[in-house]
Amino acid sequence: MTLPPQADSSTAETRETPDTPAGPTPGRAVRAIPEATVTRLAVYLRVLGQLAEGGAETVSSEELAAVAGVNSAKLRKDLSHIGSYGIRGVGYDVASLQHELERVLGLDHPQAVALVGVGNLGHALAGYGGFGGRGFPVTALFDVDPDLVGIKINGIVVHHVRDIPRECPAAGVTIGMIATPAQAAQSVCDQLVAAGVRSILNFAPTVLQVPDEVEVRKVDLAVELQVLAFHVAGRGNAAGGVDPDGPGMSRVVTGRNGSAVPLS
Amino acid sequence: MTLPPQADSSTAETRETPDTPAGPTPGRAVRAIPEATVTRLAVYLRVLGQLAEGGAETVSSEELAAVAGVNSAKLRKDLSHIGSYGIRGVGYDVASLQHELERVLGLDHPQAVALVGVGNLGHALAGYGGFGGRGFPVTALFDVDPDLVGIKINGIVVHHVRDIPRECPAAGVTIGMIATPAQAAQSVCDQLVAAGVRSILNFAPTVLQVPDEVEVRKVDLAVELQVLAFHVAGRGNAAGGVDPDGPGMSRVVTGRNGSAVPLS
DNA sequence: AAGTGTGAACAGCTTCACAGCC
DNA sequence: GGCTGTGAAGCTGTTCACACTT
Repeated sequence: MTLPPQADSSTAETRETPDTPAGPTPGRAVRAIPEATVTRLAVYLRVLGQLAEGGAETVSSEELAAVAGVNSAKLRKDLSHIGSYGIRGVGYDVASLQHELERVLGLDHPQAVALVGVGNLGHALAGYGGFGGRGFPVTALFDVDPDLVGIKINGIVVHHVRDIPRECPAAGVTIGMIATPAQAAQSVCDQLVAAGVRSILNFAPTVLQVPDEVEVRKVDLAVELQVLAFHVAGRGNAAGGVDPDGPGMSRVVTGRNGSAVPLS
Repeated sequence: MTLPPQADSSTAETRETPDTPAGPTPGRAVRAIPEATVTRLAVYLRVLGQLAEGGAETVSSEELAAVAGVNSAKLRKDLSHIGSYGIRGVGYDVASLQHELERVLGLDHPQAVALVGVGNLGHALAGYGGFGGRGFPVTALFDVDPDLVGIKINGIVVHHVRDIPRECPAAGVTIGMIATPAQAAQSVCDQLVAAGVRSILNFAPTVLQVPDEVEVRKVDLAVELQVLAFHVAGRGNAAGGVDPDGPGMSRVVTGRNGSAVPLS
């Protein structure tokens, strides 16, 4: 019964422009891109990068979809949300689609990222230079541990958490990552928000309370494993029936998030 | 154009018992729990643990939902999928609901987890003892780097990847985590599957091809950040309208996965 | 002939609102 | 009175299939 009530987040999970309670979209351009689509756009972008390296100039929705692990109808619908950049009878121009996706995702002017919590996982995240390839320089590190404050990781000094209000605005931080223990997460979150951070990636096993205009995404490894355990236990779909469409390979259940961190 | 085609995973994302193409569920008991619900059950379980520590004996759906960051109707429907364990007029018994969730998630007989790729992030994952609290002992570690093979992390020896066929069955591994560079991931995945692993948590930025009976969940940090960048860029919902339901706090967009890793 | 873009059907998940039980 | 469990309504996201373009 103790425990802080975590906000009645009725409005969660899936949502786009709530805009005015009534009104089918006042007067915008593209009409808002579905959340699920945005996540996949990031995947397509990664795949396009690989294709470009391989020297491809154009791709069909069929090919791109196959490599991205979705079906082609979904891919086409996803891309249709950002406009018509394909050529009928031909496919998509790899380079221009890449640019278009980068633009839509807001990667043209890159974001500065702050990471709070530099022990174990946090340290690994900080050490991984150039997230997923590029675009997200971790520019500020914070912790409370006196043994960690002051050291450099990947050339970046670890500041004390109390300096968030000074350092974050100075570095132009717009995205925060929280990799602290659960107890500290809410307090850290509040400080990031006060410092102007609009988006947070939360690795701590707690539900964060934030003002409406702040977006939180969470990565909870224990939950991931438990969901997998559920399927191992034979609940889920115990290997049961045949897949109506594909013959052999390819059942991927996957959350709804994106990618991964290469390292080693 | 090069690039291995990644399987036409038409059947992806959200899916339960496909069973026979026709037939509204042959003759099973609970009727299959929705994927989205399973993910949240894991969250409820975590929250119940906190409540139990705080000495609570019963919780109402309202309270539990508040702490878990969902609305109470959703929580009740979620719990209804696993049976009727609440008491009308009172709420849920914390301890018995905990046990029930553990049973449904298959945590009563715990799963052995293998981790492949022990550099940077992998090292952090291995070092984090007792995932999210409990239930998932990492019992086998693998890498190809001669400098890493043979060392111990948290008391566990790192084996060479080529020993997967021997070590995994020996340790009874049912869940694999892949934290290798992207190029190595598919090959590692194949070896895990050959060694009998049924569920995989993939941190490498690649879409994995697996047989139908194997489940893959992925965690892609670059994609998470890009989705956040999208919202920072003002696409998404720029802070626009008022939330029809809640007054102040609480817009959490969150992917659809679960928890986090405490550390530091 | 090949392949995109999209309306329309469909499926799954969420929210509502209330009947039923304590 | 309080609170659970659930049919029914509503919404979001997926899949189909085809008109349209090159």
